[in-house]
Amino acid sequence: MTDSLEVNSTTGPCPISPMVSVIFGRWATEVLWALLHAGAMRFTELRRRVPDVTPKVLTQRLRQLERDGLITRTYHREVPPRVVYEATALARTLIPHFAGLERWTREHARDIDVARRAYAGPLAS
Amino acid sequence: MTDSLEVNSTTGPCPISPMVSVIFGRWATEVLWALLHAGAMRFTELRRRVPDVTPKVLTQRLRQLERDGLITRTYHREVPPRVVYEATALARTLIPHFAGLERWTREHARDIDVARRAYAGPLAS
DNA sequence: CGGCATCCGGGATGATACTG
DNA sequence: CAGTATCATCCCGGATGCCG
Repeated sequence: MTDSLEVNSTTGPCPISPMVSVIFGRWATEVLWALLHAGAMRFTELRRRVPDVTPKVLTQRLRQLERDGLITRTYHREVPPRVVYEATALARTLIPHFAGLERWTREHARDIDVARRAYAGPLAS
Repeated sequence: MTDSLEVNSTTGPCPISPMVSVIFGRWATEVLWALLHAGAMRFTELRRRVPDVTPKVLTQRLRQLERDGLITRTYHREVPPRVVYEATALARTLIPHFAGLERWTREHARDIDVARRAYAGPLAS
């Protein structure tokens, strides 16, 4: 058998790249992680749990995650107003994958760190 | 039991976010996917397999992946010159995780698409 | 007070053309 | 073949201000 058959089964562009921008876009993973592990919470608590994110960018990411069906936004018309964000069932299907990546990180983060220190090429930063 | 104990075990910032920028940064996933599934290849073939990436950005990403120990770069001093990129053993440990995300994408990509169409909020694009 | 919009600067990214 | 060089563009981040 030629290897072209093998190649044909993998020629398609990376099948997960469309989801990468949705799930692993900037701050998206941190927000999802917080909502999946600590449950529903308000905007301000989300800011506490996702340090260094500015309110503007956090709002942008929340809108995108809401649009993609990964979180819900519930507005409570009170004084003062209260907005609660919560992970959807769709987002919860990501939990085992996040857990797997957490394990990978624990096992290999050091390898990357070592490689980075040993690197002496043009990107040595 | 109070929920503060539960919270304590998850208060740390998202533990996978440092790796997300390395593995799921722009074009990184596509490049790793190509090298993991089709084996070592040259710069030009990588451009063919990762459509729409410009040579400048592809070079940047390859340098970063090399620095982080996920790929190797082998320069063959010939006429014409030949540079071969290959995934390392460290990168191969990602294969099951990529496979898991591929399955998740197959199972839930449609859900995201439906949510996106049904969304009528400020991000309706 | 909490959530969100606007203006601006900087770094990453993209398009196009050129070089060892 | 395997990248650079240059310029345009976009997204992120900081500061400020509005509005319920």
